[in-house]
Amino acid sequence: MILTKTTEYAVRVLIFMAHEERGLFTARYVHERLRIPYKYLTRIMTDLAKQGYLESIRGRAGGFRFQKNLNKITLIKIIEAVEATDGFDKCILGLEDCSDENPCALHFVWEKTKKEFMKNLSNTTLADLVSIEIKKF
Amino acid sequence: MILTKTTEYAVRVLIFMAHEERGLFTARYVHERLRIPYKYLTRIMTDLAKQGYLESIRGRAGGFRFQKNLNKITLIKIIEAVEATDGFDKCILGLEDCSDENPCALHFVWEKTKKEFMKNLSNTTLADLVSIEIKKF
DNA sequence: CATAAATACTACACAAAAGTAGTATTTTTA
DNA sequence: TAAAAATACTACTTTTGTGTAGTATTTATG
Ligand code: SF4
Ligand code: SF4
Repeated sequence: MILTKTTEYAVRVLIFMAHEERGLFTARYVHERLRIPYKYLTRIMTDLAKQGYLESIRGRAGGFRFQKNLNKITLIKIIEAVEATDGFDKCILGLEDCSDENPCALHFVWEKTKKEFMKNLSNTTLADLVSIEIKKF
Repeated sequence: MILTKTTEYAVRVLIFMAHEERGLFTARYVHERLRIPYKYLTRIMTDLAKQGYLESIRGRAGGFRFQKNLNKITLIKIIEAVEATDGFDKCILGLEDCSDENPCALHFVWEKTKKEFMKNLSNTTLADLVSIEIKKF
């Protein structure tokens, strides 16, 4: 859980692209490096392009590249762009009328962690992640 | 996300049972109070019984009750008991050979939050949750 | 002993996510 | 201008989680 496979792929692709200096990334190249199912991958990348994160160039010398600055793309934005479910702010129990005054039994166990998690996702941009030395994607 | 529906139900049922003083809980009663699909619920409760969390009494005056002390049942145990996936310790990206020395790009974003979350789930028992005043389950 | 009311079991139906297949379209290049 | 190589689109298949249906088994009680 935590993330759907689709979201996981999207995040991995973008982080990979952010790390590697390269003008254009073809889906085939990303597929070969990340071993994400090719057709599935193209759908995700096309989707990211439609949502303004990537620019897609069609035709023989085509491919994908970033459309926005890396420091403008936060993790939470990526997640929300591809996650099918209605917003990632979903709770551990999906109950109604939630607040500190009307909590479910898990509210105080979960709320703090959730806030921290969401804060991390909101504050971390792809630019932040580039500085980390990574050997796997 | 976060938890599957099945796990959510299991957690809600046990928290509900922990809060209400009552010798025996029939599945029908829990169903009426928590509006969890009846047949689905019986499967989950039967499952929890097989795994040693609940005791099941069959026959006309039957039902379920706790088999262990409430302070012996942690949230993480409940989750692991019913979650289909192989262990809830799953990561945000499901990569191989993970460590601080061989991290993926999200490792340092996720690891801290995850540890905190897991610690909460591991340390919180149903007994801890009983003390909280709850109006919804 | 028969009925009622509970859990236990098995098989199927439905829905959403994940993955696959085939084709259309665009653009470079020989 | 035709072939090659890329993205775009549409539809289908598979898998998994969720939910439903029907029946068997157990046990209290009239
Ligand atoms: S943890 Fe808080 S926000 Fe989530 S369902 Fe419970 S009360 Fe609502
Ligand atoms: S966050 Fe850490 S544990 Fe998770 S996949 Fe990345 S390296 Fe592995």
